[in-house]
Parts: sequence; structure tokens; C-alpha cells
Amino acid sequence: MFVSTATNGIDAKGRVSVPAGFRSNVSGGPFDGIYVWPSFDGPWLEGGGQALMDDYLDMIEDMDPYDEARQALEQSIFGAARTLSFDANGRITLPRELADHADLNGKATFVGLGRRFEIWNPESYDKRASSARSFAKENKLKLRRPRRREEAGA
Amino acid sequence: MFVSTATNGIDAKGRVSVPAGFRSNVSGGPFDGIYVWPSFDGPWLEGGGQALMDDYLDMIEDMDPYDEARQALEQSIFGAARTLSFDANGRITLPRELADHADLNGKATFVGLGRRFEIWNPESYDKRASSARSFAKENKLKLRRPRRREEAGA
DNA sequence: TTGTTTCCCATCAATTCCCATGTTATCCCA
DNA sequence: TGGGATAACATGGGAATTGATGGGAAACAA
Repeated sequence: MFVSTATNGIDAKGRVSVPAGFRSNVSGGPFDGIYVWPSFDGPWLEGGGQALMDDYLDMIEDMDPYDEARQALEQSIFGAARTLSFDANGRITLPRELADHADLNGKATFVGLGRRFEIWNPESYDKRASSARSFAKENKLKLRRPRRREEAGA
Repeated sequence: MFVSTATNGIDAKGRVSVPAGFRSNVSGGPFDGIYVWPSFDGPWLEGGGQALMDDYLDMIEDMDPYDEARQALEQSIFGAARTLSFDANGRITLPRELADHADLNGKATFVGLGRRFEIWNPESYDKRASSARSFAKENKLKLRRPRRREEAGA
């Protein structure tokens, strides 16, 4: 599970250390690294390991092959994603297109969100985090214990 | 899994490099290359490796012999597909019929979509990708957590 | 022959690999 | 519990490899 938040530096080659806790969370996949793609909601990146991509693939393949939404999601997730392998020290190299989308220069903030994570420009994330906190405070009563998967029976 | 998007040049001989990530994804098949056929949805190409063709074959064999969808699959995929082998540098030579169908000249965009991939004229793909992003943003709620394989009981 | 396809080799840039180093966190023991 | 030893993590830069591309020679077909 991806948890906690960390900000690391991006060097001149575009390399950035992935937080150690994130790395150990994706070990065992077919390659030693992560999947990262531009959020289609705004200027940040989304990422995860093989398990997350497998889940997305299952979700998408449950949709009708000619559903427009399916094709849009396929292209926006799988088409836009990059596989970023760790080097011997646990770093990835951010392609320019991804760094540009998230306005990353110098530093990147990794935000663990359970099954997936996000990568933010630190300043942008500070703004969003404070508004997210106040939103959570106002809406905390909406938090309910979820049905367990077995109960959902779906 | 086929992921990410890359645009490579088509030289005077009709040769085009297949992105390295796609190549490693099909290694181990009975021949060193990919299957490619014209999409019956529009002016682009569809492709995959041996695993994808095996899956299609399984689907077909589960269908009624006179099912329309079966005949579409048989004729439009197996009938139209070409096996394109890699040369020593990882390039394929695009037959003219395929290049014509997708209006490819000079450049080709490979789009990874999980189990399969598409090959597009770069300009056409740019248009499609930008509309796909906005469509994905509006339709992300259609993405539902899939039943897990264990729950599905398959 | 003439045109086409396949194989082979050269080049250049981009990416990855490797080694070195500072810094922080953790462990161990007196 | 203080403090030193050790390991883990983050970072920097040079070297080696890979990937994409171009062109020529050889094999093949018409």
C-alpha cells in the first residue's frame, strides 16, 4: 500500500529518487519500476505498480469494446503511461513530457494514496493539501465504514 | 503489457522501428515479430503478439459457427492480419496496403493499450488523443473496481 | 536486367549503468 | 541511555550500452 508523502529532488538528468516505501511496494512485478501517466484531471501525475495496471485492465475489459468511454480511457491511461524502471539506487528518470504536464522542476512530491500514488509540484501540492484538509473536515461525516469486499458480493 | 505512445519515422524502404518496450513484450513467441491488421473501425492499424492472437482464437472457438461476430473476427482479424518480423535492429517493414489504410507516410505513432496496440498517423492521433482526454475526464466514473479474480470464482 | 526485399554495418543521440559521496536513520553495546 | 558503528537512503557525475535511423550490398522475384 502506498502511504505517506515525500519530496525529493530532480537532478539535471531528470532523475528523482522514488521513496523507499513506494519501491518495496512494487517489488515482484515483471519489471523493477512503476507506471506513471499524466492525470487527465489536472497538472499532476498518477502512478502505481503492476497490480494497479492489472486492475485497470480488468475494469476496461469489462466494458463494451465499442464504448467510446472505454476507448478514451484506454488511450488516456495505457496510451499515456510510461514504464519507469528504477536504477541501482532506486531512482527513475522522468520523461520531459511528464515533468511538463505536472510543472515539475527541481523537486517532486510523492503522495501515497493506497492502491496508487500521485506526483506533484511541491508548491501546487501544498495549496491543494490545505484545501483538501478543510474539505475533509467539513465532510468527515460522510466517511463510513465501507462494505467489505465479500459483503459487496457484486 | 503494451503501454505508452511513441512516434517513429518510416524510411524510404517502408521500415519503421517498433518501440523497444513493445518488442520485449512479444519476445518468446514462435516468430520474432508482431501481428498487424487494419482496424475495421477506422483509418488505423491494430496489432499484438502471439498471446493476443491466442486469446482471439479461444474467443472464436467458444462462439457459434454462424455467429456474425465470429465471422467478423475470423475474416477481419485473422484474414487480414500480417505477420511482420523484426530485422536485426527491431524494425518492421510495413506493407503498402497497411500503410495506405492508416494513411501513414513518413511517421507512425505506436499506442500501447494493454493487451494490444494501435498504429496511427501522428496528426490523426493527436486529434483523437485530445478528444479522448476530455472524454475520459467526463467518464472516469464509469471505471468501477472489477470483481477480483478470486471473487469472480471463474 | 530491373525492381524489390532482406541482411549487414555505421552513426548519433538518448538512456542506463556504475561508482563515489553526503546525510539521515537505525542498531548495538557499554 | 549516551554514543559510536552500521546500514539505508538520497544525490552527483562520468562511462558504457541501447535505441532509432540511414545507406549499401546481397539475395530474390518478375
